[in-house]
Amino acid sequence: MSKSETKVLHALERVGGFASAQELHMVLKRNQEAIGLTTVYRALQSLVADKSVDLLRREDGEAIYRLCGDAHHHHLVCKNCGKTVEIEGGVIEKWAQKSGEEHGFRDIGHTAEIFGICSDC
Amino acid sequence: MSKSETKVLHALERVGGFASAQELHMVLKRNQEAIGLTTVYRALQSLVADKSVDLLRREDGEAIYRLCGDAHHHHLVCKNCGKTVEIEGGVIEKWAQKSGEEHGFRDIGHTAEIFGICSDC
DNA sequence: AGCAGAAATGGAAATGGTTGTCATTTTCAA
DNA sequence: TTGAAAATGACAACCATTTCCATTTCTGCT
Ligand SMILES: [Zn+2]
Ligand SMILES: [Zn+2]
Ligand SMILES: [Zn+2]
Ligand SMILES: [Zn+2]
Repeated sequence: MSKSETKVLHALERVGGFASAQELHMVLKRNQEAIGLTTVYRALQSLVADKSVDLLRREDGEAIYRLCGDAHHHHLVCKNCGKTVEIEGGVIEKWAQKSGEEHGFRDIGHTAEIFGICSDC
Repeated sequence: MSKSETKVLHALERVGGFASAQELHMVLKRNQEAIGLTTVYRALQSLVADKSVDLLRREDGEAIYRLCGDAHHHHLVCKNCGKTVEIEGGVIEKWAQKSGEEHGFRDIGHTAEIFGICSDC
């Protein structure tokens, strides 16, 4: 784990939910542990590759990142405040695999996210 | 329906699956009905607003579009050629609703797509 | 048909997130 | 210590998408 990856992990912890690379860069700046924006992107890349961080996309396509457990899971996200709950997706895994196989696809993957308004909002 | 929207719809019909704005622009060029790239983007915007066209994102965040029915459905998409099958998601609807309710969320929506390589690729 | 205003069009320039380049700095084992 | 390898970061390059704006096309009216 490089020094910059550690810093980015701290920023992700402080943020809690999903945040973009540039937002994380600003968080780090405010916290006297600034690192280069390029380095933030590089750190996020390897954290995602290590499956320490989840990557998904905002509606405009911008990448957002979140600190997550290693096990495969999905998210329930509040559209208002960003509060996020990790969700088990056993049903989804089967549905995706079965649907793909039925149509002769291979190397099957999937995405599935739930969004709504949480009880605090 | 403007002239350019009609042309883009034709291109989407010919393509069948998901394609990016730039790919559709090239398709139109090859077919002697070229229009400006800017106009392709504009046409796609209003077609998506009208819900005549579905929009999703490739892994790198690039937007891809497809002519779709109005009924709610999900997709099985070939990452290589864009070939697409519409998939019933009854299981998913229940999973999303139930998971959201269990955590006290309301106004619950979801996304779910399957990706893979089709038998022709 | 003739005309004015509105809408559509498209090329060029701007935008903005992300990645590539490369010189410099840091790390670390021998 | 010392030299190779990895990490870092400023800057430039990239590329999908949007904005700008001048020109063209459409539409309703006389
Ligand atoms: Zn909330
Ligand atoms: Zn899953
Ligand atoms: Zn295919
Ligand atoms: Zn559904």
